[in-house]
Amino acid sequence: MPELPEVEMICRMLRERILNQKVISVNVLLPRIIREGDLNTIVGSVFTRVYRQGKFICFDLDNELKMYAHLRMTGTFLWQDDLPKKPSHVRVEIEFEKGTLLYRDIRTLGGIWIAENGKPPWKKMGVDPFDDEFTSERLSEMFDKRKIAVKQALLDQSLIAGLGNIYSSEALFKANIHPGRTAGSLDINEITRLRDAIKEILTAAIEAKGTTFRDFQLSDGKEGGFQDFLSVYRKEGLLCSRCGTQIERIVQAQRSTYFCPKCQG
DNA sequence: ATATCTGCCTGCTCGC
DNA sequence: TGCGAGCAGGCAGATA
Repeated sequence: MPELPEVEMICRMLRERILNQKVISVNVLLPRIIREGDLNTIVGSVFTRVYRQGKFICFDLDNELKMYAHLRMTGTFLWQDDLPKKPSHVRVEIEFEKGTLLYRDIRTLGGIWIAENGKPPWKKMGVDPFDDEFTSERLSEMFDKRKIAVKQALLDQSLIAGLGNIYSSEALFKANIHPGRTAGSLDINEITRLRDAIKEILTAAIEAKGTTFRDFQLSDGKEGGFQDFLSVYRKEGLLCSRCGTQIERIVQAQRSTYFCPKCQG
């Protein structure tokens, strides 16, 4: 499940592969992946910039068009020439002058938007954890009086952009905060710990080229390495690396949360 | 305004 | 061996 580090890795690959190249042709194998606009309209355009907004990938073209992509659970971009053979579940192909970009998505929850007016597909984008604005003061304002669990607050993309289920659990463990605490109940010391933990976890995950759990793979088909450094995610019943207590799993908002009941008590 | 619930999707794992 | 149930979960949209 691509979260900020995985999306960041894909952005870096895309910059290496498709910048300043003209689109020769497109092939939409599954039409509903194109959520808005017509992919054919990008033929002949040159991609001039690729960047990330939360978990969205944003593409600037050399005209009025903008393209956006969200990978959701199982989406990814692959550079065909880097692969030994063509993968399954390819939903969209974009042929460039120097090769072909594949959009692969097993569960087809992801999507691509072509915006003629440049308008992004998201409603409200929260602060990016690597932005200077991501301070403990800002986090404190976001959480103030909020009654939702802090784990759920971390997943709210209109507050903080880029965290998903894996890194939310990991950050709370690193900050020694119980995931069930209400967001509004955290004091400034806890908020500062959490803010620092989020940045540290995401930085380490990017260094390890992301977490591969089931589906995620890098542009060349290789796997990320951060799954080897996870402390709690998917480790129910295993012993906490810090204190030896069994890791527990709870369900919050229909999603699994993993934590150490002693360290995060 | 905030909080909660549902539907979207496919592949894998588990129990019978 | 086959098969259905349960699960993985990000997000939009609906509802409370």
